Amino acid sequence: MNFIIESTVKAIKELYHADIAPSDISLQETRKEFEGQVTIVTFPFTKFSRKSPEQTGAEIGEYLKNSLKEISAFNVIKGFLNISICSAYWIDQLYTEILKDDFAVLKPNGKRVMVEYSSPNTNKPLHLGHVRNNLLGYSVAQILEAAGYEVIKTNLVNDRGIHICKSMLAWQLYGNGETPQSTGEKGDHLVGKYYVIFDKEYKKEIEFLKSEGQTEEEAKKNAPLIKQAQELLLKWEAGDEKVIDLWKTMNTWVYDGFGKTYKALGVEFDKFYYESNTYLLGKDIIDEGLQSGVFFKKEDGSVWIDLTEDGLDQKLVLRADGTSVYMTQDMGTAKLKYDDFQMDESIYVVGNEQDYHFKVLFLILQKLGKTWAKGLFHLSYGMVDLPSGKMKSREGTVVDADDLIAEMKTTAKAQTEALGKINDFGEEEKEQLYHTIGMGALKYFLLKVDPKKRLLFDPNESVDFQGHTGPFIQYTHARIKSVLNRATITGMETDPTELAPEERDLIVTLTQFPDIITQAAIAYNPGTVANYVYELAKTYNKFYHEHSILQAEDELVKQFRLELSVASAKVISKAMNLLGIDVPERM
RNA sequence: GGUCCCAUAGCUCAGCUGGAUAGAGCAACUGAUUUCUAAUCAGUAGGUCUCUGGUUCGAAUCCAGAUGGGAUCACCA
Repeated sequence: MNFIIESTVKAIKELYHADIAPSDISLQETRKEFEGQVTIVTFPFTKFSRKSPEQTGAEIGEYLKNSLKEISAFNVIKGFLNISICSAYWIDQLYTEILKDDFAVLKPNGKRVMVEYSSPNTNKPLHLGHVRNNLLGYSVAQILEAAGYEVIKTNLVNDRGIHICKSMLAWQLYGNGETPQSTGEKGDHLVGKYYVIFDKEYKKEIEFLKSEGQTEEEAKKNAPLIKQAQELLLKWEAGDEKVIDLWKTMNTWVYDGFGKTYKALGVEFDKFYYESNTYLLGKDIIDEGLQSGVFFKKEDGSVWIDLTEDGLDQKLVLRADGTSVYMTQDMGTAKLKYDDFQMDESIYVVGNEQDYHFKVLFLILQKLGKTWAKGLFHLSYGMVDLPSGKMKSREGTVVDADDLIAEMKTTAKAQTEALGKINDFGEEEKEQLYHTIGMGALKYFLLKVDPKKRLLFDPNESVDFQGHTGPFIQYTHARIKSVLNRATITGMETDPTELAPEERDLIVTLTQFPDIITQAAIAYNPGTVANYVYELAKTYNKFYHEHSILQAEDELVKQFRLELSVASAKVISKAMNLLGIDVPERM
């Protein structure tokens, strides 16, 4: 559409002798109720023309129509110049742009970006909150790649610390040597079970101590279980062989379980970092900051940074005993990641409860003069809440990821069977399809909303399969494929005839795809793609309903509609892939 | 208390750097299938865009304030 903007700049120069920048012209889609495809708002030009918005629009419209062969008509309503572009232009767009293999393949921008997501703790299975994180991270990575970045997907696994020791301790005390093999339980669930047991027993001890007259705080500190867990952590840090062995064994169980969940979610990673390797990092940065005066030492030996000038607080970066805190590690890990990959940008997909932490982290790194710090970005997303409130793994009030995935598949199965369209499928093929549809529904449900917004998930109200949903779009794809399977495409191009409105709208929508990718990449928002592909599917369905493809008026029209269908299926499939959603050939 | 995020139809959400009569889906009601997949399409109904001011030819959108909801301000991660 750039040619219209360029001509409008010229029009204003010739008609009103004024220079305006192309960026000052706002070109927008014409609203459905008016004639035309693009609209120019003429209010801003009246100060040059010194005429009414209507008259200005008419003059510019006349100029454009005379100078551009693509423009077939125009009309002016109030301050809006609506332009109709001729069918030949749109048909040309279909054959020379949309149908080409490199359509919506954006040029490499020479930039490398790291997307860190998932980042689970290894003491419990993944829940719905993690699912949102994983889908968001994976989709953003896909979108950035489509937008021309070189993308590195990383997962920083929190595999050490007191929470893991709690699971280990509870397993030692109450586990009777249970293993995933002996119980048939998925490894991460087995370990998570002992995490919950720990919490239950710990609470009992607290109650008991309170009944003996201790305060809540004292009881929490003095309970034997927490003391034992802390001892375990000290032994781990000292490298005690038996403790390390148990830790390794239980983590292996968990990774095995996570691997299955990741596979079911369809997410993957290029590089894993483990906190057991990185938790001691960052101390050299502390020294560096002390020397440069960015940090200061208090009397007790603890190290701090004063951010009050930036509207934040004083923040501890190293304990008095010289051990690191979360911030210390994160500084060190940020540096490690940069040393490994020298990326231009680094995106942390982490919940919004850590907004403050990342604000501080990035600010500290900037103050330390790290040139790469300006490329750091916290992709913050809202929590997933249940009607009953916040999910808490410790208390077992979570929507488990594996359960949810299984449920989605069951629902997909029931819906599909009720329609009875795939009775000729083999068992394996059926299972595959149920998974594709179930995950399509779940992924679309989670990705269509703005990441910033918190999400309320009611487990009793199942995720929809009709309307503005993943399966709706998947269905549109399958439907197109079904038509295409019944026809032969000869590859002959149509004559530039007059397009029906539904055909033209479909091409117009298709041409927007590259822009959508760019927009989604800039905003780190898969929702942009999700809403676009829904719009596209709706537009196709309308076209499909109004026009017969196989029984078209003549062979040329038929071939044209087939090509239009090919293009639509291609864009739908590609857009859905940016969301990490597969589209079936039949359903 | 300080800081950050959110507020649009009964419900779940779109609405790009300000533009026309604020759009979808779900739920409710009506209609379309001897015709390419009806998980579809067409229609009816549903709104003080939380409130108050400001900027502007023009504000759901930008600014200020208020109200409500959430998060955070740990020598936890």
